[in-house]
Amino acid sequence: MPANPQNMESRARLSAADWEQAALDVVAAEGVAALAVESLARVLGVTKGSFYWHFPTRDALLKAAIDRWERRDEDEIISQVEAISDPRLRLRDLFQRVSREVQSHRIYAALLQASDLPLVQPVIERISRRRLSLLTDAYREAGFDARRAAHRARLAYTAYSGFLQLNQRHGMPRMDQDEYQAYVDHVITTLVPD
Amino acid sequence: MPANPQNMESRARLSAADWEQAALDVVAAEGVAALAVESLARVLGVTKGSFYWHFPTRDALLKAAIDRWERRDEDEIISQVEAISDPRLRLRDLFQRVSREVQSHRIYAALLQASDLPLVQPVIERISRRRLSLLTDAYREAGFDARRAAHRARLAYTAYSGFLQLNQRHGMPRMDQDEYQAYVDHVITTLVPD
DNA sequence: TCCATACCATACTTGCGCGTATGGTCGAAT
DNA sequence: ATTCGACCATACGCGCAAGTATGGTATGGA
Repeated sequence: MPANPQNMESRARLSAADWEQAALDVVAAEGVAALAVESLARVLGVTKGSFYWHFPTRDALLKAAIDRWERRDEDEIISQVEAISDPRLRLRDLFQRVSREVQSHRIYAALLQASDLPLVQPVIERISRRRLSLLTDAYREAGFDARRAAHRARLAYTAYSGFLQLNQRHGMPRMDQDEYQAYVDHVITTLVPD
Repeated sequence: MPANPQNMESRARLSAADWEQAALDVVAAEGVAALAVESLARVLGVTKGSFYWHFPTRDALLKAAIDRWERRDEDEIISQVEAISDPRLRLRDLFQRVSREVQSHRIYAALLQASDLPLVQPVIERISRRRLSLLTDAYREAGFDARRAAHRARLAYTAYSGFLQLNQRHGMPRMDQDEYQAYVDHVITTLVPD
């Protein structure tokens, strides 16, 4: 038995998971439209012939990659949210945490941009519902009635995705680190009750 | 001299402006990616041969169409804003007005989705800066200091574009008319000082 | 009347990226 | 040692949309 072939660096043989991870990297860096099998094969040091052994089609890869990301993402979010019982503290922590992991939200931003593709549209819808109900629940626990909780959650979530979108490729004036943190604080004091 | 050939309905000969307007319709309805010269020619009842007389390339059409929209849009915004002197009333009116003209923001939403194209990226940046400084000025006039005004403006603007994005193709649970108006009211009371 | 110009049709070429067909290689199990 | 199957290379076909080449038609002015 070979010594842990999964961790051999730059090994010749690839698995489907390798392709999915590489696909996610491309999506995060250049968007969904930039995901092409030949260029991806070049990145991995192989050719198309390899790809079409692992996946029947390009869309199959994209779907598998997104599913992988969605599972990972959901697990992280859930575990983070379970931690804090006080809803107001939970909301503040959520905002702060999200604000620091901009890197990890690049894929979601890319998917948002490609939400007209029939493959990603249901994904966006699922994620939006989940995150929205997450926020809505927190606001309800914080004392908002159902209506206002839903509205405030929607406002917070649209501000989040709008921020992602406009910061994608310098769509907005850039902020330095201090300015950014000050902005996050402003958002929290504006959208989270004391 | 012919009797006003500009207004002859379904006249055979087209002008560049006709192509630009038709292009804007397509972009508003199906997005930037759906803008193709052959399909557009079919819509106008002609063929490619006509198109390449008016424009050297597809991107040239897209750019001309966007420029046309940008000029029109800017004029409307400016004239609307000049009207109301009280900054708080102006902000409320702005939010209400924008909320009612979702139709007219379809093109901006489409451009946001295509903001990775080098042709539209500078447009998004220009528009963002203009609208952001518009909001920032209003908040400053309303008594915010420079820092908080910039932050609140950014929050409002990202909420706006995030809303556009997530409502594009049912990325979010739909609202009926009353619910929508209630949401707008909530946004106003949350983001505009009394 | 006749021509020049503006506008349009038809028939190509071209490039790109997906997918297919087919054969090759390397490791592991018999 | 042979064989089998997982993995990969090479070469090709194909569809789509952009762009080109070239010729045709209509209209206003000389």
